Amino acid sequence: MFKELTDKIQYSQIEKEILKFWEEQKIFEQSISSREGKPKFTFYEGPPTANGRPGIHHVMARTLKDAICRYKTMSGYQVHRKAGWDTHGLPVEIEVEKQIGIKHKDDILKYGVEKFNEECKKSVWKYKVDWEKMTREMGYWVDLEKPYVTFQNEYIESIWWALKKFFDAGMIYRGYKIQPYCPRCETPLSSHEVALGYKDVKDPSAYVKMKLKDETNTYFLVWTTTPWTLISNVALAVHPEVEYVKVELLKTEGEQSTPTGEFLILAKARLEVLKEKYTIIEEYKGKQLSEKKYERLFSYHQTKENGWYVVEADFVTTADGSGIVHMAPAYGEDDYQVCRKYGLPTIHPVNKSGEFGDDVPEFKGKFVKDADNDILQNLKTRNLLYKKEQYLHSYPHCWRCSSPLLYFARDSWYISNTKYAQRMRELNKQINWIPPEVGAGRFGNWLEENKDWALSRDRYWGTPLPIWVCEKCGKQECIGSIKELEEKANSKLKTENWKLDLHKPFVDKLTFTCECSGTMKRTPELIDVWFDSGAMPFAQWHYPFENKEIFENAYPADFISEGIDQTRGWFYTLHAIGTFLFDKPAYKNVLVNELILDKQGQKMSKSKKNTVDPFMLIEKYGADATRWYLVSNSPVWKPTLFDEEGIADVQRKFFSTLLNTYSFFALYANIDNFNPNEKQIPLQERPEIDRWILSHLNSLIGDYKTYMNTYDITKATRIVTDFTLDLLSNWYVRRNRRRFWKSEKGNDKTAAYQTLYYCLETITKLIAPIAPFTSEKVYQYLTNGKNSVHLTFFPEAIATKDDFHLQAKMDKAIRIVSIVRAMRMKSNLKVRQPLQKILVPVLHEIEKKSIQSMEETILEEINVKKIEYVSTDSPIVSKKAKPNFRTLGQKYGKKVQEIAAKVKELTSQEITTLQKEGEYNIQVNGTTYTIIKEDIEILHEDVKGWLVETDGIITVALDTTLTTELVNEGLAREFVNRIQNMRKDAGFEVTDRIKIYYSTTEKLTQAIILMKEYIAKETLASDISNTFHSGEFSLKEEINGEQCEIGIERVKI
RNA sequence: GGGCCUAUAGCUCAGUUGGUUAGAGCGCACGCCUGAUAAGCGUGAGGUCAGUAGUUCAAGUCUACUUAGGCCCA
Repeated sequence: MFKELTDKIQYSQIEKEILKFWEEQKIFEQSISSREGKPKFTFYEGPPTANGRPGIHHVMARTLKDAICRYKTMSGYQVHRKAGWDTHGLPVEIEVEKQIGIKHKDDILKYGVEKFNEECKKSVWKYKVDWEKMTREMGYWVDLEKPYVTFQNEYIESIWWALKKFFDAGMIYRGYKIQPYCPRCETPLSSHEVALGYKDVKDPSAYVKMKLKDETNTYFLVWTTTPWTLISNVALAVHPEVEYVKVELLKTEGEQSTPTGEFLILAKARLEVLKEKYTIIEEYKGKQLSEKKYERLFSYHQTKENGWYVVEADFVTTADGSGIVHMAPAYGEDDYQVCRKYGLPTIHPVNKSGEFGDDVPEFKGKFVKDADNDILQNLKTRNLLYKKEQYLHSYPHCWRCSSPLLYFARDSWYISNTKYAQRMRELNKQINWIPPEVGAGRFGNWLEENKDWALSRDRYWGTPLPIWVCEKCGKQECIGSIKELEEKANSKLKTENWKLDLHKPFVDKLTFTCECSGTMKRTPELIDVWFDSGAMPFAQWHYPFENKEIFENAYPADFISEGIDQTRGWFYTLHAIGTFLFDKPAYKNVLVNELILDKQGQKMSKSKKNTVDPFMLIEKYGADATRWYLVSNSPVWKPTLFDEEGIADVQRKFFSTLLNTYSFFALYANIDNFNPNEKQIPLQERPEIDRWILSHLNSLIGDYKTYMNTYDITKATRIVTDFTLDLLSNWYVRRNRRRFWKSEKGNDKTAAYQTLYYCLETITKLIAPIAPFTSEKVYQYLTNGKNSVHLTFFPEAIATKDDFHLQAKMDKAIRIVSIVRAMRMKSNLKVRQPLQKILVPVLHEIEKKSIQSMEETILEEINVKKIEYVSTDSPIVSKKAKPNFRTLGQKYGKKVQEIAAKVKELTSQEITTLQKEGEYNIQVNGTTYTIIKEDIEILHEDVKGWLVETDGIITVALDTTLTTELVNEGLAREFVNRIQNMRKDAGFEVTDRIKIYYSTTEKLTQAIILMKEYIAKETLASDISNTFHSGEFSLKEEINGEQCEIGIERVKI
């Protein structure tokens, strides 16, 4: 028996049942174990942080991951899926700070790092329950039992192993990182915090003169909005390709301008900043200025390194300033990077409160911003200030105390990514990015501008940087495993009662003796959490300490998928670490999904209160509808405008149509005891319409796989939807209802069942990756059992020779039907009123045959008795030719318009000649052109004496004559229609036999008597009596204007 | 300031290598059908394909610029 769906479908209820089934039967586990020995498809799960509530965008990302993994499983791959959790980092610390009421970072020391980290460890799991609930309810299959967790000792140990590799290769060094810093709170701010506090402020904008060493009375004109950084100036930067000029300033008195003998150098495009007249003396490209020396403005500091010369930098622009940029590497990221490249010194005379220190006696104790004017005054007295203005710009302020932030150099550890950036770029070319522009554009660009990775963080909760530094001689040593650490720090371990925890503060207690007899202590920093997640390919397996083989067989990943925000995050760190350690990309295919915006296209945020709760959606519409909506609505790599209505639509249109189709099948399959396992009727013995739908189904399977193989899930869902709604439900099922409900059995009926069954079964499989629940349910209904669709394999697409012709034929039939419907509409002739015939002009015998083979379908659909054909050569058909620009344009180029105009004017007769002879000569402006068959398309416009309609390709003429017979038949149909409605209203079974009693006008009575046999057959009536009797159910009706009283009752057999 | 993406019906989206009537769904109006029925079908209204210039016999499609929006970076 097939389960009949009688009640309204409760999608979320079905999903709960399926979840139970999956868990009891361990279907997920089986979907992996049943593929043992099959080729592997490797997937990496990007670890989410479980200290935030999951949102709708997580459902999106996880749907994509799940869909691809399920698809590959059903395609015969073995797909392991290990869950992961990202557990370290600042967000966790901030959450805990809030929780225990800490305002300053230093308070953590007072609170106790051990206690604090203990809290962090707990806090990480704050929303774990929500995450697991979401993962489960949305049907995301991933192994939550054995996840990798970044705070585990084993995970950290693998990271240490990797860091040691970097360290031993000389890829880790100490440098400065320029960070936004609040001098009042005395703490650096994260970029997220900086974004909170931009304000428009006025700052001094000064043009300063810096004297060239080798040229007399010649100065570089330099612009700055932070005069206090001039004390730390070490170089000037120019753009190598920008035009610069040397000008002599002129003194103007009245009309007279005289040279002053003072020369300035600046960008040609910025000459407008000069306040007096000038003469251009010399022009050069920026690169010609390179390495020219100039005199220092301030000489408070002695340095080992050389400085104070011109360097080249691409970031210099001529949008404002003078085109010459002053470099203070301690106070600007760009400055720092460039200066590092040139080996320039770093001068940092400012203390942690933002005041100048002892080494700058003149401004000692002054807050740097307050010193701006003093410094400019100093320069002015030395005649080194060219001019001073006010400059309005947007500048970051502390979101807590609104002090202006300073950009400060802080000690930091770096990884020298730039040393192998070229290799990263090469390997990137091997990665298949979906969409490609993210890989070539956003990611490629990032790699082009690659900078060294600032690895360290001055925080508490994270993976400690495993570098120990000797207090005495400064020697650095990197520890690459727990064993190594324990051996080194052996004596200490025993006394400290060491419990294995690689976090602060425990690791910091472990010290050991240097070769020089000094004490080696760990450098206090942690590493960037992005290194944690980027290390997951090997760290999730505790490689190389364990699972060597597993890791080696699972690198690189075949597939990863995350949001676009991961481009410079996880996608980058995976690539950077993978390239260095294994000289391979970490992933072969990466599917990037864009943001989910609200209905208005606004970004979703908690503050705007426009977020959507995924749990509510799943409960209300079911996970499947939500998943299907998210991937089918718009390509996943474009921003999705989220509209809840859309989910309701998907459910109503797609899912209920599919279930409705199944439900139709089940109803009749049960009546007929259809057994799907009985012998299949050979394809060539099935009716044309069966072969037609199966041929479409085959195309669908092939296209679906093509799309899924190229990760275009959106297109895959769309073609499945189109097939299910338009072809299967609205045409195949509708057209074939009669075959299912007719009482006699036989090959035709069996073929119908087998065809529909196969369509349903196949669709069920195709939707399984995206709609795993509904798919599972329908599959179980169909197979009447406890098998899971997720353990099955996709069917092969087998194209047959006549596929194309079949599809084209049916397409033509559907066109004819729709033309006739339009004509009936216009002539006010109901479909229930039978008509005598239609006339179709055909080009040749082949076209005629092809329509003839569809005749039955067409006639039934439009309720017409027969189709007649007329040759287009017949004088009653008038023809028009439509020029084919594709062929004509190629042949005649510019002449095409004139020729086309002539072609449109061709008469029926001329076209007939062309058709017969294969070519026809036309004259245009005295030139003869030969038009061949391919150059035109023939349209039939009219058939003399008939009601005619055309859609441009097919023309149909309709005979609207109504004979008495036709009218009677029409009345009988109306009568049948009323009886059928009554049967249903009375609640009779589809198979019940009935008796009909009626009384009506003479006209209708005649019609009923004449059509008695037909009526009886249609309504399963054993008797039709023209004396009224109310029976079990009765009513009064008007049928085409005739009053009528009808009663029906069931007959007991 | 730089990079990438987007702009087609009231809304959400299709639109193949350029080819002459730019499509679908939803919504709206009207009608139809009905033993799949809390479905279904048809017809209609609704488009300067963001703008400008160019390439071409021919541009929604290719190029440049402009405008607006989005994301990322500075």
